[in-house]
Amino acid sequence: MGSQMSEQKTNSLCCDELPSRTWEDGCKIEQLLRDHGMTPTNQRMEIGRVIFSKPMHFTAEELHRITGNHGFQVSIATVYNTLGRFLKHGLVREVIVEPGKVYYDSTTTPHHHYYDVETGMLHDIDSADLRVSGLYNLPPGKEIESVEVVVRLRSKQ
Amino acid sequence: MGSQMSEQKTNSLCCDELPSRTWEDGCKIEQLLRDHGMTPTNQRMEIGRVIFSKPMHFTAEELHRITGNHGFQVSIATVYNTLGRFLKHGLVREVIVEPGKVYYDSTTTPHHHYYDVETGMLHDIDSADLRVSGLYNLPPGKEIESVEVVVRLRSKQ
DNA sequence: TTAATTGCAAACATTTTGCAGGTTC
DNA sequence: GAACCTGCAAAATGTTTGCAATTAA
Repeated sequence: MGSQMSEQKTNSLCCDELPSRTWEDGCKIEQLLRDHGMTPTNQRMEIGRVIFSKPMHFTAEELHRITGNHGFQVSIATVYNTLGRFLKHGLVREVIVEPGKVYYDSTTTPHHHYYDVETGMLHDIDSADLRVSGLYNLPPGKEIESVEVVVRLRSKQ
Repeated sequence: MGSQMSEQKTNSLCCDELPSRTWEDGCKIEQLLRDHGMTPTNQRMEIGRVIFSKPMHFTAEELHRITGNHGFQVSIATVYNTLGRFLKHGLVREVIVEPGKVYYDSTTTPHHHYYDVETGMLHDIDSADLRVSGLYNLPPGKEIESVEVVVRLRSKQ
């Protein structure tokens, strides 16, 4: 399969056909991008190396602040642009817990979140540790895209 | 107890001391506001009559659009201002499901939500119909403020 | 060489704020 | 009359977009 395919062309691999993403060392980011039909530019590789090195939660602004330390500047526009593409390809997840800002999560397997309302910190809750059960009395013709649980935490007293 | 107390003074009733809010007819909105230490102005009464007449989900912009039909104009600044106060007093809930906009919910008892990602519509899920269970391995010193489940829906196929 | 990408700056959408004038008690 | 509230307009915040210059293949 060609490596020059654009994202518009339908011969780029669909997410479902790809092996699920693992925590990559730097060298594999390039292949990860190519597998998803994205040109592996310096900026995308820089972002990928930062966010795919370990599970993390971050805003676009925070990511912008922590990238650029390995020789490649990344503008805030490119951070947004790249996160948008990564999101579309299932490489990151959005977590929406606070008005007016979007958190991203580099773990994409199903899980839930603790949100500390005082510090703004997010922590993962494994799906195995938190069960959601109930009668999903869905409107006709609809199906579930995702079930997201946010447990808001505050300090005792 | 005086009726002129300001919101800052501590002799206004705390939420916990108040009977839980019921679906009010117009006449009771004034008392509801007074009970929470808020001056019952025309604008607040107009907003209260609209959102406490039945359970509803709305954005500030939508609320601004549907108020003002009973003789009292409400500016968008006052809508935001009033929703902020109502939120602080537990008269409405925030529902955060979409980047860049806040939904408000005039039902404040614990419940969860279906969110139709295509139409942007929210629907309540009764707490009795959806059980969340698991080991809450909370960080020390923290307690749960709320558990919020959002079930995202899309059209089949 | 051609198509894709970057990054600046401007545009945008939503929400917050300062303050002069108006309302409530 | 004093305290509080409204609403305009401006500011703040977070995100998106248009486009010229740059980079990848």
